Amino acid sequence: MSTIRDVAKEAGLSTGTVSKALSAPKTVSPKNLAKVQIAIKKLNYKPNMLSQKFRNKQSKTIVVLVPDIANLFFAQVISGIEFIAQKKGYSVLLGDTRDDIDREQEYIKMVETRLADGIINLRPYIEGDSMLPNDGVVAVSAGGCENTPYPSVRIDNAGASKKVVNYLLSLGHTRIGVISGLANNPHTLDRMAGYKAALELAGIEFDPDLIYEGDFKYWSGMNAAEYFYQLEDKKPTAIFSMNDEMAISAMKGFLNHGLRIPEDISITGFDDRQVSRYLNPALTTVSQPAEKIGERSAELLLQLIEGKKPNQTEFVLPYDFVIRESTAPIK
Amino acid sequence: MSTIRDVAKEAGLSTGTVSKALSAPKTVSPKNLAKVQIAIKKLNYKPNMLSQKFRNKQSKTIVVLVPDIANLFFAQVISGIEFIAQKKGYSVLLGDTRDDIDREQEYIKMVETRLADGIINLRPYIEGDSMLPNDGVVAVSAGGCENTPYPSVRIDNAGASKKVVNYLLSLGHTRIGVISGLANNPHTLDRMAGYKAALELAGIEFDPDLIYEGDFKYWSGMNAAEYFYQLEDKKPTAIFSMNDEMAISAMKGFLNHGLRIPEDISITGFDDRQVSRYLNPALTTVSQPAEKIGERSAELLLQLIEGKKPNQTEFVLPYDFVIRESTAPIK
DNA sequence: CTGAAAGCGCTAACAT
DNA sequence: ATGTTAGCGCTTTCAG
Repeated sequence: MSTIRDVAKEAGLSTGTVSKALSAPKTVSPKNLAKVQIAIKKLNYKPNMLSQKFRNKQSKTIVVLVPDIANLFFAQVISGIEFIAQKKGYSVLLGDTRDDIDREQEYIKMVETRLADGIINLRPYIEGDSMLPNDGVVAVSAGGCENTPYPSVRIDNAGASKKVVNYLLSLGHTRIGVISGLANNPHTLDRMAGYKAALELAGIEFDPDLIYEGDFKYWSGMNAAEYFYQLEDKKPTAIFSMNDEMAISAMKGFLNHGLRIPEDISITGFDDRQVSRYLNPALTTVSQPAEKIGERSAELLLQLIEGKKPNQTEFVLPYDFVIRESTAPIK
Repeated sequence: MSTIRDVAKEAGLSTGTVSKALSAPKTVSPKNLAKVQIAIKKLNYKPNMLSQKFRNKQSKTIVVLVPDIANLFFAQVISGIEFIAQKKGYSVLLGDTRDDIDREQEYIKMVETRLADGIINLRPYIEGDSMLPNDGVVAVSAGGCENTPYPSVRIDNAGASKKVVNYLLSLGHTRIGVISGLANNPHTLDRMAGYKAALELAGIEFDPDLIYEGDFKYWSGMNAAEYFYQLEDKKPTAIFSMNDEMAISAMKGFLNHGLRIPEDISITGFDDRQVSRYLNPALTTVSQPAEKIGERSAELLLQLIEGKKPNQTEFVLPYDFVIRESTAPIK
C-alpha cells in the first residue's frame, strides 16, 4: 500500500506539495499537479482516511441510536438521516441497541472517544432511564416526545391523538378502547394524554377497563382484540391503537371472531406504515413524516457539531390525519 | 481533552506503561496499575480511538451497502449483521445507496481508503452493472442470487418459486399470473426460472400475457391487479407475486373490483413480511430467514477480514413455504 | 516491569 | 509555488 511519501518520491516532489495537490489543487502549479496525478495513478495511491481523520481530529461520522432497526418507522427516519449526512460528507454508524441500555452506553462512548462527532437518538427520552443528554456529547432526539431535555425533532403526539379521538367521538362513538404501548413509554404517555383530553372535552368519563396495555408489536394487538372481545356488551365500539402494527393485528383478531370492520367496530392506527393504505379495510391513521424527521434532525445535529448556533432546537413537525376505511359512524 | 501523556504525567509513569495498563493490565505491576486508574479517573481520560485505529491500521468497521434501508427485508438483514458485528467488536457503517451506482462506488472507496475493513452488499449482483467484486476489497453478498461471483449468503430463489407454483398447480390452477420485479433484476430472473420450471414440469405452456412487470414496490401491485382484471375471461385464477408488497397491494386492487380472495383468485407472496400473517386474508408466502442471512454474512465477512479461510464461501440457507389464507383450490 | 524513543500517514506552519 | 519539518495520540520495540 503506497503512502503520500511514495507518491512524492515518484513525482519528484515533496509530501507537502502532494498533500496540497490533493486538498487544494489550485495552489499547485499545473505542471506539478500533472506529475502528482500520474504518480498517483501509477502507484494506485489511495489516501489513508484513518490517518486524515486522526490528523484532522474529526471523524465526520454520526451515530444513530435505534432501539430496533427492523421497525419500519425507525428505518424511515434513518433513511432521512443518511440522506442529509451523505450530502454533507458525513457517514452514519448504526447503533442498534435492541433496547439494551448498556449497548446505548457503548455507542455514546464512541463520541467520547472521537469515533463519532455526534448522536441522533431514536429512543424517546425517559427520565431516570436515559444516558442522554450527556456533557460533552452533542446529541439530538428524533421522533421522541415532549419534555425531551435536549435538542429534538418530533410531532405533537398528544395533539394528534386528541384529533383522532375527536374524530371517533364525532362519529358517535363514546366507548373508545385504546391499545397502548408499555405504560411507562413516553409515546404511550403523550398519546394517552391526548386521548384523555379529548374525552374530557366531550364530558365522557375515563374508564380504565377500556385500556389494554400492549408493547407496540404485532402480537399484542391480537391479544388486545381478545381482551376487548370478551368484554361482550361492555365492548368498545371503536379502538384507538397507538401504532399501526397493533391496529392491524387487532383487526385480524376481531375479524377472526366474525366482527366486521368498520361496521361492528372502528379502528384507528398511528404512524401510517406504507402497508396501511392497502389493508382490507384500509386503515385510518396518523401519518408521521418519518423521513422528514430524520432529515431535520440530521441537519440540526450537523449544525450543532459544526458549532453553529441553530436558532431553534426543538422542532415540532406537522402530521397528517388520514381517514380511510377502518372507521365509520356508530350504528 | 486529556491524552495518554497527561495520564502518564499525572501517574508519574511513562506513556508506554499507561498504554500497557490499558491494553494488557496483567503486564503491569498492581501498584502502578492502580496509579494509572486513579489518574484516568481524575483526568476523565478517554482514549482517542481515531488515533488507535490509525496506529493499529484497522478500522474495525464494516459497511453495509443497501439499496433502500426503508425496505423491511433489508432492515432485518441489517439487524442480523449488526448483531454479529457488535459481538465481535465491529461497527457498521450504513451505506444507503438509493439505487445509485455512484454512491455505491463512494462506499467501496471507504474500504480502499481504510475507513472500513470490508463490505456486505445487499444489492444483488448484476453482470456488467456492479462495482463488486473488486480487487483489494473484501466483500460478501447477502440475500442475493445464484451466480454471484463473490462470497454470498442467500436462499434458493428458483427452488422456492418452483415450490410455490407447484403448490398452485396442485390446487388445480393452470392460468397462473406473475407479478415480477424489473425484468433485468436478478431476483426476478431466479424466481422466473422457478416459475417456468414448474410450468414445464406440469406440461403447461408459458404465456407471456400472464406476466406483469412490477418493481417490487407497493404501487406496482395495484397496477398489476388492474392489468389482470381487464384480461376478463383470460384472467388468471392464481397470482404468483415475487414479493409480499406487490401481493398485498394486488389483493387490494382485486378487492376493489369486488373479487374475493381466495375464492375468486388465489395470491401468493414472497419474503414473508411481519404483516403478512395479519392480513385479511393472511398471505401465503415464502419466508426468507432475513436475520439469519444477515448474521451468516457478517460471520463470513469477518472471517475473510481476519484472514481466516472459511471452508465455504457460498451459503444457501433454508426457506419456509407458509400456506395461509390467500390460496384455495380452483372452483 | 518500566522508560525512552521511533514512527504510523498525513497536514500545516514556516521558511525558502 | 514548493520544500522542510514538527507533531497529532497512540503502540511498540528495545534497553535497562
